[in-house]
Amino acid sequence: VTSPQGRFDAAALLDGELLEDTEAFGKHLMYRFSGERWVHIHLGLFGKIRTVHTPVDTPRETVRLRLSTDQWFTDLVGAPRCAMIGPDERATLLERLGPDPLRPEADPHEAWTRIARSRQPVAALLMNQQVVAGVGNVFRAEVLFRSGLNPFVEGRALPQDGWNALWEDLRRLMRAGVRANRIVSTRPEHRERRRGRARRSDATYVYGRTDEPCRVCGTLIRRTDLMGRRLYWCPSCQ
DNA sequence: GCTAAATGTTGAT
DNA sequence: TCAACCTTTAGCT
Repeated sequence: VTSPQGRFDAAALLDGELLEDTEAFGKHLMYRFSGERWVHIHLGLFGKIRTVHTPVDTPRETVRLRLSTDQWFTDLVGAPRCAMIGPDERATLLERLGPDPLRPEADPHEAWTRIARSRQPVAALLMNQQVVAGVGNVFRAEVLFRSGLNPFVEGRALPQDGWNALWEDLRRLMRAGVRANRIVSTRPEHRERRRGRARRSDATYVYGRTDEPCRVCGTLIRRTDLMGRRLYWCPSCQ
């Protein structure tokens, strides 16, 4: 365990210790080391983890954390959070997170109790990590489109079966994302194809498609700012 | 070579 | 509601 950039203080403490497990809760990633010690990582907007097989290269100056063995090394760059924590800090962190659709034990009803009494728009609730953990701007936009939901509907106006369907689709989309290592929201019949090759821009229905025609109805996709984040939607389908 | 933008969160106002 | 923060890259000149 090293910190070429020098800003991960605990590197010396963990160097040579056993890495026992890795975990993810929503967007929070953890390396568990022996002795109830975790490295807590949040990638924020532009953090990246790159794992490479040896031969080891010289790390860039910006590498906050490097883990290396004889066979491989992995570099963390650009993350706003990378710190060693103990069981108490970890527990506090997890208490503040809503259910994560990727975790088998997650209970969507926990989210529902908050949604059902909120006057916030469902688009804002989906991005709130205390309500649902792991959903970001792309999944929010796409899952709302796929459910045909207006993003501005208040949480308390959302029917419970509507929420359950949304949750199931989130699980499906997020699991597919893990499998493919990228987000693909469009169903095959809605992907434009050129010479049989899928294009990168085929992956979403609404995210990043401002003023482009909706893949389903042709209406121009709209974009607005909601609580400091860009929100995309089809005013006709949703 | 410069600037803006990007799948996010926090803390101050 | 807004700025600050972390870094890289695309799109300009």
